[in-house]
Amino acid sequence: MMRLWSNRFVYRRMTTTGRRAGSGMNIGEIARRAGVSRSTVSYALSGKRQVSAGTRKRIMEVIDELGYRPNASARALAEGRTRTIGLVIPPASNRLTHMQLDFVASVVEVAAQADLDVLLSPSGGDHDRSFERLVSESRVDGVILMEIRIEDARVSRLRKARMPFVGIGHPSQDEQLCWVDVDYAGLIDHCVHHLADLGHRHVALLNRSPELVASGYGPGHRARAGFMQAVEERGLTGLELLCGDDARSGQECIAELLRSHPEVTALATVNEAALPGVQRALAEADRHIPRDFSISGVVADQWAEDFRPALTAADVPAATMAAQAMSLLIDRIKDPATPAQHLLMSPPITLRSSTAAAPPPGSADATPSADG
Amino acid sequence: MMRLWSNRFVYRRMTTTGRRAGSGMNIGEIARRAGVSRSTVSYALSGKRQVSAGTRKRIMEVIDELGYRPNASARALAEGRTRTIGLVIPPASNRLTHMQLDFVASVVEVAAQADLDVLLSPSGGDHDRSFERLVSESRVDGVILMEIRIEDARVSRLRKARMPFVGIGHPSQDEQLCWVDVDYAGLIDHCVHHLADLGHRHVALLNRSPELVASGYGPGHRARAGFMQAVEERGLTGLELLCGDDARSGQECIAELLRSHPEVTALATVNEAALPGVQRALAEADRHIPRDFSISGVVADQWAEDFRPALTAADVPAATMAAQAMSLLIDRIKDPATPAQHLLMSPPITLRSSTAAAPPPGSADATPSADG
DNA sequence: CCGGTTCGCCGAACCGGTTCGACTTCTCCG
DNA sequence: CGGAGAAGTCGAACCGGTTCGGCGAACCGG
Repeated sequence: MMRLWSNRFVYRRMTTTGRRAGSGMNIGEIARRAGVSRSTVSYALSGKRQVSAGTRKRIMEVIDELGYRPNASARALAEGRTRTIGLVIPPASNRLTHMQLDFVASVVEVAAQADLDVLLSPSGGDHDRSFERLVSESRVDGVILMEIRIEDARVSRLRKARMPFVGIGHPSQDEQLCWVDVDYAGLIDHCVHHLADLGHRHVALLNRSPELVASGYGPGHRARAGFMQAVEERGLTGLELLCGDDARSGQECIAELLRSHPEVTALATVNEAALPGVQRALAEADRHIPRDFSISGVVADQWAEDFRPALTAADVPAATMAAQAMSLLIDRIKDPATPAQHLLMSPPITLRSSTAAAPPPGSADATPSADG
Repeated sequence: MMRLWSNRFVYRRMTTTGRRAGSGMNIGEIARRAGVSRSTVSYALSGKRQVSAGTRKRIMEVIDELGYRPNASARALAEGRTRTIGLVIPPASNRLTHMQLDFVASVVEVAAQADLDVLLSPSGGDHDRSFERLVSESRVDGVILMEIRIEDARVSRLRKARMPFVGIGHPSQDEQLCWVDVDYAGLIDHCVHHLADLGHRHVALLNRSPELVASGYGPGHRARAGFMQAVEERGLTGLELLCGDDARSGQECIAELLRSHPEVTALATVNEAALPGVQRALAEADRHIPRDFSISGVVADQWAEDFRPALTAADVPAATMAAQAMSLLIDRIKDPATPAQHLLMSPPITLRSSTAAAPPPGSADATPSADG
């Protein structure tokens, strides 16, 4: 069991001939060239202790000359934080909606302003390894979790790992969860009231796909709830359409609606991707917007403006939501004990040109009769 | 100058009561509980040296029990690589096209399969700090650079930092650069030949926005080149339209085209985002697709299928491109001396329903006369 | 029974930063 | 002139991994 230690220095590696040759550009090299110690360079850069003006100037000159930037991994290891946040997005297979894309872009933008990097992780589907790496290998300081389901395994996983996070969307009832969401229920309710005010008595809700809603997708459920509430309050006849997230499904869905329920004169939608199809179906049935048929809903502003005629709709404020979520997250990273906050955003409905007074009773029935 | 060393052990920090309490979950803790040294745990995990079956089993049991995962920053520091790649995207202000989005999603997907993480960095615009962090702080092992311009400062920056990277798109002539691109010139040439074969004599190219093309945007320039070549080869009359990347611009652009050049009966497009507008403008002018007007071009397959009628077009194979780019990048990370490769992808043109034989001469002129 | 190999494990150096205690020097004040 | 206090710097420990040289024991053939 005895070991011979007399030769220990013989085997000591020389500092100057490390394992990797590397670029030799590290804080030690800067220190050497500036004739100070490594800690002094660190303090000159961070300002956490005073460094004399002369010394600082010398150090900065060396740094500028060599274009030195501290190594992110080493810094993360020492500081215990990565200056990176994780953005968990729905898997690419389920095509992202424009609203979601706006949101991703905004998060990256806002993060860049706060000098944070963003690590992207698709989750759901089969590749949860990426998500697992994020939470358990300390790759990020916090996480923004998109598209939270009513029951969501990832939420409990993040909690177990004590990883600060903010959700986009919110599960059923969970006071401790910190989230930002769009008030789909309130907005759709508002839209339907607007349509009722214009005299529409038979309205439809264009919801997301059957699978999505069945899997507990919050916006789908809440849009439905808001719709039902408003329909009941105003004594309307309401009809819900579950429609795939693409133009073709939209076209089929609306064509079917016009055929089977010609009395419907107005639509509230939360399904942006279906809109081009909605337009085609109405055009083919010779229903003019907004003269014969009104459309309103919750839509990314770009789509609302691109539609012809421009949509009267609640524009989802993706950039604001991203900024809010990031701000909440940064708070929770600083102090994990920060009480959970819930931000339910309720953007105003912008009046554009897709809604008008309901056509006089009977006229709607007459038009599509050519089709039947 | 003399220092008192007799007390050095008095001030030595105890290992068990470190600066941060932390979760105490590190390789040392695993080693302690399994009754082995840290290096043995490391080898048991990496398999880089043999570890006896019994020891390995004991270690793995402890690891599973505690749910241990090695710290990414520490590993990155020690290994000299981050297992992360950077994806440099155009700034969010310039809205991403569907093709680009498909590409981003595919990159994330492919990276996840290779157990790599993806760090997102918007560049261009004012926030180049993010890009700078990426290249100079060793945050990533390699970079995929989207939307390379004919002259691109980021390319030289990456080169100076000796950071392996692969471009999507390619600058004018640069043999050392490694890239993957779509053969816009060849594809548009092919499209125009197809239209010419159908008897069209007056064709237009729907290019991207004037600003984008002016700023040296490769696809714009190459689409133009391919268009001009084919027009010349077939003795056609060609017209180029520079059109903003949105439906409204598309509508205005095509409306103007139909008014001023009613003899044009076919369009080749590289501007997906304008397509809904193209459709509206043609419908308003009572030009039926494909009876009165043919459309072809380079379009993400989803858009091609969503269009009515479905577009005869070259579907950009975003997923394949992403996989190729990633594979190239991984090669260059492994061995930076790998010779640069250039992959010019030329997907087949899928025949759908938006192209047909040119209308007989004269009929095209007659239709829009009602408008004038 | 002995020298050489192989196997399995350990201790220490190292990656490149940050942070803390302590030392030297300089200044100010009684 | 001496002691207190502040300013500026340094050395070393530390973050949590990986990797390398080396050692003891078991195993081998002659």
